[in-house]
Amino acid sequence: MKQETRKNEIINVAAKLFKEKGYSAVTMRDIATSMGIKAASLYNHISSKQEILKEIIIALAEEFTEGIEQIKASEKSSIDKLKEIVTLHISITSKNTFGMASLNNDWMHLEEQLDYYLGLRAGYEESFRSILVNGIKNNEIANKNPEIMMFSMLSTLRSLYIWIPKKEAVSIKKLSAQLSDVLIHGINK
Amino acid sequence: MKQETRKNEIINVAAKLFKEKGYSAVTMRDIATSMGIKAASLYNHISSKQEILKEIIIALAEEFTEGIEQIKASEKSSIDKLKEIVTLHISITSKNTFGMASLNNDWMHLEEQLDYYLGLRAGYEESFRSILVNGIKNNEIANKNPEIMMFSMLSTLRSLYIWIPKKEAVSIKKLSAQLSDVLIHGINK
DNA sequence: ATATGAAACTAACACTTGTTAGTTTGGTTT
DNA sequence: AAACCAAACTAACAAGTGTTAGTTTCATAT
Repeated sequence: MKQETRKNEIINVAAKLFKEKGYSAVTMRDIATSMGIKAASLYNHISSKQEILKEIIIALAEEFTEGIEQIKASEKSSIDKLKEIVTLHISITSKNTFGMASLNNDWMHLEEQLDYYLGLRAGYEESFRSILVNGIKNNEIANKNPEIMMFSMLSTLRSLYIWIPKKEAVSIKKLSAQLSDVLIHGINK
Repeated sequence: MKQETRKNEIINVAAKLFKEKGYSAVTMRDIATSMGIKAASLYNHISSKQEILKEIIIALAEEFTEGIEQIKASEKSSIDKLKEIVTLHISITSKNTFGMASLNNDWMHLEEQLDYYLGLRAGYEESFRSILVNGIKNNEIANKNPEIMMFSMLSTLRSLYIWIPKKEAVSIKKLSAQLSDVLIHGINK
């Protein structure tokens, strides 16, 4: 099922270009040229430029949603749940840094699926928030403004797509441990 | 000097639109319509679409560069310097959340000034890094990977433009203190 | 009254955009 | 050999793009 179809090739090439210039600045001719074919030929495999964006973003958004639902439902401590979230982001991002750029920067160009996407995102943030708030209640997490904690962690995790490709083959495990440490314990001595 | 010229109005309106859809997706006709005039009339005040982007981004980038140079040269502790950086970002961002979106997302569409911008950004990051590394040397800052610490802090600070407008008139002072606390001491109990 | 100048306008341009229609190619199956 | 099919092609379209040229408007200064 997870075979490399021609359609998937197009989506991957497009995602790479979208990361460099953004969805709007990439033309169908750009994508075609990158594949060594003509723009019209793309339409044998995909129905529109929109569809390419949708395929990139929705798949990733659903992956995040499933991931956090599972973490939320698990029997771990709040801190361990947050560590799992860090691992989730690092894992998904390192498998698809190009797509993550679109997820972060081009979601507003979704049309049909914009509301669906926004719903997934709101749900994700709600789960994240509930993990934090529970942790505060249990005295596992510092009693600081949860919005600020969430904003700080999520900003960092959402920027991983910029940062991961610059590092030479970081081990997911090691990066995850180091980043969790910084996010959880801060930077002070 | 800092008068509200027609040119500045255009730049501000454009920045707002750029934040919503990105530079490439905004047309000169969009900008004109938002001002209640025709696209051709814009050219009485600006020379090109490019120029609008340049004015938005370069002014902000230079503001950050000046800010961090001053912090770096000051006589404060490393931790206090980092707190000042947090305040710098919050201060600049809350004055111009629209422009900050372009700085973060549309810099790659600079043409003439792309190299200049990249130089400013590299210099900024170098200053940030040196403050961190110095702090580690002085035993003021934890001996963790400075790249990861910088990445985490900068990611959060660079995302402020998304977050600040959602909060109802936060005091810069208060937000700065809370965010510094989270970034420096983390979230654990 | 006349001239000035900022700031709007109309009309048009050359080019690029996403997309469609119909056709050709070349390997695989019948 | 004939039929099939995925995947490429050429040619064209209607709409939208940034931008230019030349003109009009109208308040202010002479």
